[in-house]
Amino acid sequence: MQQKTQQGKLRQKKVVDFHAVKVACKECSLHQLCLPRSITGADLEKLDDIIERKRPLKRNEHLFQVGGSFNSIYVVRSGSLKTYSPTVDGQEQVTGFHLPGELLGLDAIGKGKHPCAAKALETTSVCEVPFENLEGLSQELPTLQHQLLRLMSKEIFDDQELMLLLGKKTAEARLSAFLLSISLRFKQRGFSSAEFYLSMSRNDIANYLGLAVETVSRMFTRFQEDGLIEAERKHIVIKDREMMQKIAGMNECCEEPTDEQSQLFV
Amino acid sequence: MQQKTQQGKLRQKKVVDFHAVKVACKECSLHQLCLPRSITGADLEKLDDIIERKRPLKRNEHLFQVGGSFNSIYVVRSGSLKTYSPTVDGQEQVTGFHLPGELLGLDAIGKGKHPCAAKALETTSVCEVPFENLEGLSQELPTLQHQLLRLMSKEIFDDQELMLLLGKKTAEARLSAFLLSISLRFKQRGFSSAEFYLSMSRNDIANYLGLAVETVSRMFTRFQEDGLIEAERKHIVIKDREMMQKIAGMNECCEEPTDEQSQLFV
DNA sequence: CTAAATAATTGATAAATATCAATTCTATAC
DNA sequence: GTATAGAATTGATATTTATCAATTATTTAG
Repeated sequence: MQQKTQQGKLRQKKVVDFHAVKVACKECSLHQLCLPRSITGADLEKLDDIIERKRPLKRNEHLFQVGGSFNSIYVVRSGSLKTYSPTVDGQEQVTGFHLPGELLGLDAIGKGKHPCAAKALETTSVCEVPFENLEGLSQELPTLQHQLLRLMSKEIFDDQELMLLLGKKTAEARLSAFLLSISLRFKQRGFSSAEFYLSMSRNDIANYLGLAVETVSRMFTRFQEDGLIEAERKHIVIKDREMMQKIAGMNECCEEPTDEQSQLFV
Repeated sequence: MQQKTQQGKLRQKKVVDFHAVKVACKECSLHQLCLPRSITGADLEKLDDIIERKRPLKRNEHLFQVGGSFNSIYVVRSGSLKTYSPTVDGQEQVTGFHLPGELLGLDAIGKGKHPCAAKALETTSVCEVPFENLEGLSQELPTLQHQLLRLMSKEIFDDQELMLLLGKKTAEARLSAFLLSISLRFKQRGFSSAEFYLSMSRNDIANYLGLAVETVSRMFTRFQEDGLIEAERKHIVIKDREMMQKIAGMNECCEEPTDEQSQLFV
């Protein structure tokens, strides 16, 4: 028990790679998931020039607040964040979790204001990409424009996947699909897809999935009893992925892309 | 009763404006909602040149199918469509409704394939915008690139609004928010926001909102009993918008934009 | 215009999830 | 290290919504 907690702490430390903060796009391990994809040489340096690397955020620090004016989009380098919106009844509604390589702020371009707030779930570093500069550079570099449009399209696609989830399913389907989604995203970033640490609380998960915390907790318990997962607090091991996919009621869209698919059509 | 049905039919006819089908972007009433926004003169003609106006779709005809290869994005000129995805259990899950001025296909850019199908809910005409040409032209015209990014951002924003809805609320909150959303979208297109016809079935609404048809039907009945709406089949009159907003648990993001806001930052 | 098919409504019951309450576990501050 | 606050779990109950079944209304096809 004590040991597992130790593991958790060790891993949290490993995630924060302060050396990486100053690394150029060229060297960045997220290169393939990020805007620089398919840009090279002098063009890559132009992009590199407009990107600002901010000091890491501590846990619970905000990257931006609701209603804050939109100037930049952000890419997570390490750590993770949640985005959330206030609701009338003074509650907050979690709208997303953001892992390394994922973008934040794309929903703010239209109105010029952030419709949601972003808060770090752990020590987290991000790259800031001033949007005006990015637009300007995209004007010069067709492949950058294309990649930007692709990433925005992916965001739309991912949101619709989630809508499928929230719209229809039972509590167990929602949680199962959530865990598989996190697993897949870790895998795409070069981490294990079978074993990982959740940086968000059960409360955040419940809120995100539109369930009560108690229900989420009970589902974790049930999944363990049924041998689908091992869960020790935030440490999760996927034991029976196939069954979880069945429970999640997944269609082929949600499954892991083959190498072919993941290359897309750059 | 007979009369109301008549009204319904008349309105359906009015929506289909065959003359409009050949009209250039310059003349199109959706100009301000669409890609041509903030483009004029020779540039507008360039855009106009790449846009194809397709023959109107009949009710239940498909604009594109799931898995179909992505070549173009589409703008609804008149009529309406639903998009939907197949689920494992052979059902379909409705992912969106698309009214005049709204775009379809943005979720397909990333993978190059349509993750959902689009089917006309009534006689419907669309503009087809070949995506390669649009990308090329956006490369030339900064304001077009900007508008394209804005529209994609709006799509992301709208999807997240819906997620807020599906994630948390009760059946009555969902239906109320749905009706208010449709109302607002009609208003933005110059139609009445207090009285309109729903082109989709109760089944589609229920599916979209993640509820059983029976539940939706009961909610319509309850809303009428409580004097919130008048509903005669597909004909809806909003009687107490304020109360509906309360029930929907809306935050300021969902409300009608002021003139200021609706100008955005073009 | 009539018959058949489809869509919508209504009622009764079952199932799922939220809520309330209490307890245990974990992390944090001193 | 201990005390305290916060997070997670578990149980009992209430509420909501889905499901099943039947009826009515509307649209479509001939």
